[in-house]
Amino acid sequence: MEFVNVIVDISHEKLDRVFQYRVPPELEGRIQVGMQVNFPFGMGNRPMKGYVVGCTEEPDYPIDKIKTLTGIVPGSVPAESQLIALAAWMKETYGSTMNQALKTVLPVKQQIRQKQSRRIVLSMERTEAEALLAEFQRKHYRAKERVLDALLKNPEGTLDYDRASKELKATAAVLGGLQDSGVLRVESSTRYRNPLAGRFAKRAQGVILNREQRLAADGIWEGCKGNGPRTYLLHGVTGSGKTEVYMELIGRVIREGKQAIVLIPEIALTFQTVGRFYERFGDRVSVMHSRLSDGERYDQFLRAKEGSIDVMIGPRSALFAPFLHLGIIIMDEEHENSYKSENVPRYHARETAIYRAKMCGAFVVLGSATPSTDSFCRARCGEYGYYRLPDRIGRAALPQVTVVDLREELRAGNRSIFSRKLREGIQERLEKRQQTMLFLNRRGLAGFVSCRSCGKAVRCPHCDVTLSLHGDGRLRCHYCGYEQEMPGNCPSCGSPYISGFRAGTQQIEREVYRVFPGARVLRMDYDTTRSKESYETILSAFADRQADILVGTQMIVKGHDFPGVTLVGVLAADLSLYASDYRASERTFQLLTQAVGRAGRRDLPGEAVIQTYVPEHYSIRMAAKQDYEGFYEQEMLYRRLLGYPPVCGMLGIYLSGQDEHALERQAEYLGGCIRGLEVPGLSVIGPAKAALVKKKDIYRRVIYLKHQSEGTLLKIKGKLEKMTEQETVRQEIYIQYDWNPISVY
DNA sequence: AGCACGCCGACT
DNA sequence: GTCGGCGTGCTC
Repeated sequence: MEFVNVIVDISHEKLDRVFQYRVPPELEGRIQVGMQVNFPFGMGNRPMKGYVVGCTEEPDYPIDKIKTLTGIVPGSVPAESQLIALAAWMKETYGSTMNQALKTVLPVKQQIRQKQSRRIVLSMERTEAEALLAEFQRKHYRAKERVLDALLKNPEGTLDYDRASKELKATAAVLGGLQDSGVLRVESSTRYRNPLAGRFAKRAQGVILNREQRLAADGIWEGCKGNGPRTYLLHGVTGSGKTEVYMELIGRVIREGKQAIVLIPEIALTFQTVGRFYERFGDRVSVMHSRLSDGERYDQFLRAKEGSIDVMIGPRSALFAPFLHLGIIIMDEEHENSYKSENVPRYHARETAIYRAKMCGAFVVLGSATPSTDSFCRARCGEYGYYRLPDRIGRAALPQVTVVDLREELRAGNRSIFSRKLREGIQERLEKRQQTMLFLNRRGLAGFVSCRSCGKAVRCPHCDVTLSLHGDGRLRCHYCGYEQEMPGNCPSCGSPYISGFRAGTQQIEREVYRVFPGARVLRMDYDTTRSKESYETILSAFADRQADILVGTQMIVKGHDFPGVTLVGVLAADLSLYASDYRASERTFQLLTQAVGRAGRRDLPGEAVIQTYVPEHYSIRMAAKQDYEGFYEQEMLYRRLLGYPPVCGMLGIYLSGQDEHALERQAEYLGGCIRGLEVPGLSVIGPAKAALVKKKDIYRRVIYLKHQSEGTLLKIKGKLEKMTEQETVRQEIYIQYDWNPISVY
């Protein structure tokens, strides 16, 4: 470790890259990634601070030009250094450049924006300033003249700092000079706002835990204080009171002077959820979510760094709250796919949370009613601690579930989207003035449009996915937005027998109105919740009983409680089974279990009807029984047989490029190289065309690797990264890595 | 961001 | 000629 890669502690695009320094002998062995160090920088060798992001033996910069570190910044371990070390780990594990990793971990852009919000204020009498302006004109101080002129033209005597430096080309030297001579002063606004302030009131604390909750909270706490595991799985059905356990643990962590991060899937992040934490912990709770403005988000980052926040709640990005003494990370609904990032680095918030906790001696609690197979497997083998909350608090049995075989319905001559059982159920609820939820695991209107003569579906010319028929009669691509009129004849064979195929939420809504005239229906899907607060609006309207039936996709089954709902109908349970990836069964089981769990709360008994073409499938059978362990055993048989995670580690290698032939060649070459490594126990799948062969006119290929040992796969990834560095740049081919992929590429 | 170097107008 | 502001480019 003779040289280190360092990023300079200045936020400016030109400096947003690594610089290499020599490690002096006296610091040999003491340097670690994430540390803050001193070094001479620039022509004047002015002393500068920065962070170590990596080490090398061979620098890629002329050795004679490399300078030497002057020292380690003593004592101070700023919160950023922890995050930078985390970024370095993410880069290694998930595959990305250091810059990409740093950008996901630190709010770089917001930092610049913050500085841009500075104002220049005239700090002398106008008459005096006018005299000075004349003097500048006479002396041909053109930059100073421009600034002062602009200041005087504004009746307030102020200027935006950013505009001054860009439009008026006023350099920092000019503005600094003017400030020193007392002409103006630079003011930066640093008023932080808490986005929650004023919305909730802090209430007296002290929730009394029931026996199971106390057992879990005490068990986790003692395990962490002793030699127990650092990660816990809290397995409890919806409504079993996991949140109270979280809050108890957070309370204890805060009493120790440490901080807490609470991760929640974006879709479940409602004001009710946050409100419960705010009522318990008061003003020292903050929230991060996508609706916050950049400024507000950066404010939260600074407040956390200053130590004026104890609890940060938010989706996966809240994981990077810059707490100095992080004590606990809670991850609610840990099985949710949204915890995996879709952008490079494709990190999983669960693994990243566990690593961050390990770095700073914190512990992790994962909560779910339907744990991911990954977490449950680790809990089984003792890597994670495990606690179960078995009962729904203060209420009765699980809903009564009926599985309806749609093939039978068809044989009986019922071609409607509602089975006889479901139709009767809805009718009964309408008469009793109770509510129904209809769940369709799909978005958009009618799915694909296909030809009954040749069987071909209408596809997007850019992305190679089927186009969706929307309410306005147009076909749209959900990836690139391409659209076209619904054709009268099949584009492949010219046959006129072409039509929409499967039902979407809009069609179901229409069908409900037709079959149940007078019923009040609300629809909730991707399209109706695009505008800002509409998600909340629809949910609260339904909660207020302003509608009898709620039709929707995934989002209606997550999180929310509707006391009036006594019937849940799953219209086509197998839709999610058709997804072409190894997690399809798991996802189906989770969705169905959640959907069924929505029925019958409080004193009213619930009922669920699951419609399917494959009633014998174990995901559907086990979900109907609400039997998690039964599902897990079945699923693990399949995973073991085929060597999928969590039994094996899996690495997706995604190649993309404009030139399909060059891409094909490169993919074959890379596949050959990997096979050539002859790693024992490694299975190489592909190269193959991606599920999405073409996206926005860029072609895509995939290779998948599976191996028992995750470490081996990481090593192979490292080798490939080095190997492909120059070659792919020349060929204009891009390679991404995906560790334990969740979605199909 | 901040520093140095080189350019060019202004003043002795 | 020289003084000093101003713009440009580079920083391991």
